[in-house]
Amino acid sequence: MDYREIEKKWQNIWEKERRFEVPNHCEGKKNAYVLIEFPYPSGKGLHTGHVRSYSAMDAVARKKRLQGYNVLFPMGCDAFGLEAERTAIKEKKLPQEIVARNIAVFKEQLKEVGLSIDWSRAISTCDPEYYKWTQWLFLQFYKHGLAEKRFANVNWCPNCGVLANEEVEDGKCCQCHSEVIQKPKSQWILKITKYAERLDDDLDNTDYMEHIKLGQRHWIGKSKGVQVKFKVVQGGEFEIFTTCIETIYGITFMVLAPEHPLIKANKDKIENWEEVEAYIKEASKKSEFERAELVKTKTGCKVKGLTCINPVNGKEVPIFIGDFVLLSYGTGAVMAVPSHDQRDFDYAVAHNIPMIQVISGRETVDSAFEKQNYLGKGCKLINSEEFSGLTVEEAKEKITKKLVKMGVAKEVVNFRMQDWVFSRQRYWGEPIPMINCPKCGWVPVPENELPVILPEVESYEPTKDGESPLSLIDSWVNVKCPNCGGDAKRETDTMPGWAGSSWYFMRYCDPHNDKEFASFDALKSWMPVDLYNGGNEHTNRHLLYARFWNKFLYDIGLSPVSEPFKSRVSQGIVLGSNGVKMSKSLGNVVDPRDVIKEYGADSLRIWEAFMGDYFQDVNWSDEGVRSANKFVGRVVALKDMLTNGEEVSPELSYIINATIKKVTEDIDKIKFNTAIAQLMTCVNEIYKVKKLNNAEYKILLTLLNPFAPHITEELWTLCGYGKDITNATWPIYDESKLVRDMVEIAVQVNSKIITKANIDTSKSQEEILLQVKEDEKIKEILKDKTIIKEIYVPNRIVNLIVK
RNA sequence: GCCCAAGUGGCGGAAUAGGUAGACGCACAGGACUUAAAAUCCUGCGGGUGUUAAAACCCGUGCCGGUUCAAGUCCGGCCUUGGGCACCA
Repeated sequence: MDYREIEKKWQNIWEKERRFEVPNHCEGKKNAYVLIEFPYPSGKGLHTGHVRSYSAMDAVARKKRLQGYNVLFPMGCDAFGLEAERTAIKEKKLPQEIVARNIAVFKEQLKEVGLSIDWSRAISTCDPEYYKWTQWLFLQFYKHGLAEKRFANVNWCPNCGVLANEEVEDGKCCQCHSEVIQKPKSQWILKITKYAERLDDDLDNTDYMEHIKLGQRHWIGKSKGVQVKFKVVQGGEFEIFTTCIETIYGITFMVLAPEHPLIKANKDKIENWEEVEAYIKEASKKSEFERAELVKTKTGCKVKGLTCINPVNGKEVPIFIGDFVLLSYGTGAVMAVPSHDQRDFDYAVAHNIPMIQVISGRETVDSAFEKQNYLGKGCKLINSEEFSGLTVEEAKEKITKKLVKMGVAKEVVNFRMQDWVFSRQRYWGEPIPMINCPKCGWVPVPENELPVILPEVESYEPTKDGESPLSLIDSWVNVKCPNCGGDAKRETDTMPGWAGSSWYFMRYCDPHNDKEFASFDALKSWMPVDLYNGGNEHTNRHLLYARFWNKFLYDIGLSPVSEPFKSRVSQGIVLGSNGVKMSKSLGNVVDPRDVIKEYGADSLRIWEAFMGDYFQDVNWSDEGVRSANKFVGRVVALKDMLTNGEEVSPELSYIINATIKKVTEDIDKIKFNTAIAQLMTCVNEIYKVKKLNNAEYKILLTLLNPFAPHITEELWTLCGYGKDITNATWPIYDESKLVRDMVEIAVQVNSKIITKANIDTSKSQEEILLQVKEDEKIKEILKDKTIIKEIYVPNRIVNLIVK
């Protein structure tokens, strides 16, 4: 049999028949939506990792279809973004050309794998038909006050302009190696923080894998605390946020972010302004990540001449600035309690600042006594006036009450998550559909003028002045104000790569709609996505952004669901055979096309399902594909063992029913490796009796179809079971056939296995215990011993505890 | 530095809810078929001691402790690897 010919034949038939195209409603069928993240169509083409996750979700989709569902399994391309632009620059071509070429290649390759995709719904984020609606959605955010222009820091290279994080290496520009600084720039932002609370709370209504939920929660970073006002002795005030208000009597200094407005405002009162200014300049060179996460020694500088008052006891406290405090998090200022925060402790030691211990439990001479060690342990306050003697938990409440009553504090919930900077000074993205009019300010492009087409240009490389390349195209930039008709200019920033992917799963529901981004009715029939699968690298941000966009649309009545994804799983990476990531330079890249050429797509798919746990990384193995190919051959060879019979025969009934159960459950649990193992066991069992009938073969082919769709379909028609395998129905197992009369159990004495016993499963515990005690070996041991305990775990083990 | 995940034979990996560790596959060895090879089929296969062969015994799920009649699985403390990251005040 030439597998490759058979596979091509069926792929052509599926395409011609439009076999996997689905209507939004199908009489008498329930809908199911299986979604895999759409690929960025890189020039490298499809890799083994794509094949693994796509064929895995294809298996889920195909099984659901055989179970009678109307299944949506769509695919598209995430085509905008930095990577495509960079490839285009390198190849000296237009991104449009590169992307069109890559998409064509991708589609061809995906077809070779034999995926049951509804190609009539294919989309691409860089298609004007698509990004028209991405722009339209942005305008909805704007119209509802969730998009605004605001200053945010960018990585700034004096030669190359604005850089992406990945273009900065060790604080230097990756191209010209100049020092990169953080520079504020006016940017469009989406106010995702308005949704922080709900994005956190509603995770409870999903069944994402636990670590994915945790990732979301950590990113959102909800924390409850108290915001307290501090008066500056020399004039003015500032606020701090703390989750440890119980330590307020332990304050010995305050630290402000170097960019804190209070510093500049009090320039003339600061005695060491030169030193302070130099420190601020130094801090601007570091990214937030460096400032916050990597730098182990906390730097800082005393602000001489400025002090503030601790409201709880009226004590005067010195003020410092330190770059580990970020203006963008909390209030940009912290209270420092060296006795109970290790960072503050280190800082105090370095700057020779005194400490006051306020929570008892252990000495704070060598290190701080931190909250994770004192919370919930009944520790009591000391050195805290009327609160001394209270437990930490009581003090938290009472101190907060006092400060609130004094009018200097409020209880707040703080989020780590920041608003989403949505502007890019890059060419290859959706133009932000806004117009700046000198009279009217920012005016949205009228919705009926969408899309704002990304103009084709010769030069689209990032500019040195940090503005978008689009700003150089006068004919495009200059427009009339839609409001007053006067001269105005287009926004020249584009959207980030995340934009198009934040809503593509909704477009699949209604991909050709030219009136709406997707009709409510179409969304209602498919959303929420039943199973969403994607890479681990997207489980934080993409997932959060997509949930945010959907929630917003839900709020304005355009999405029928408050959470877009019922469940979310993420697969492991396919590593090279040497256990490290596949890469050209290491020479360990496996091209799925080569594998398909040699062994066929079915073998590749089976092997990728079988190679290991879907959620874990696995190493590629050439021998492995061969084993899958061998298995396919064994299944094909079964057709020569066929005998007549339309019912499952007694000799195979156990293994057949056990296989139906295991494969059905394992596909639901996404445990493909054990599903394949069970199918192999089943085939091995059939080889032992060397015959099977049509009923048994039909079941086997149906169970294997999700993994090996081509060969099973070929055998199905070859054996005359029907025109195609789509008319098969997913088998249901007979529980009664799984009950075994006899079973082998282990017999232990004092937890050590002595022997095994075949027991009749219908016998009672007493009978079984009697039986094992009759065993010669057991008898020998029990001869001069007393049984003090007898344990029987049904069908598994007997354990006799003796003395 | 922080967060997440993972460590089981020569190898990839199984093991419901604590109950016979190593399913299934690879590699390897032996046999059948073949003039021969490949392919295919069948058998064996964690390590050690032991035996003509068996039996039997001991060790064994990264390391050290603990809970339990019983631990790959639960608890405490470490070590190593992979992935992510935006000091969280």
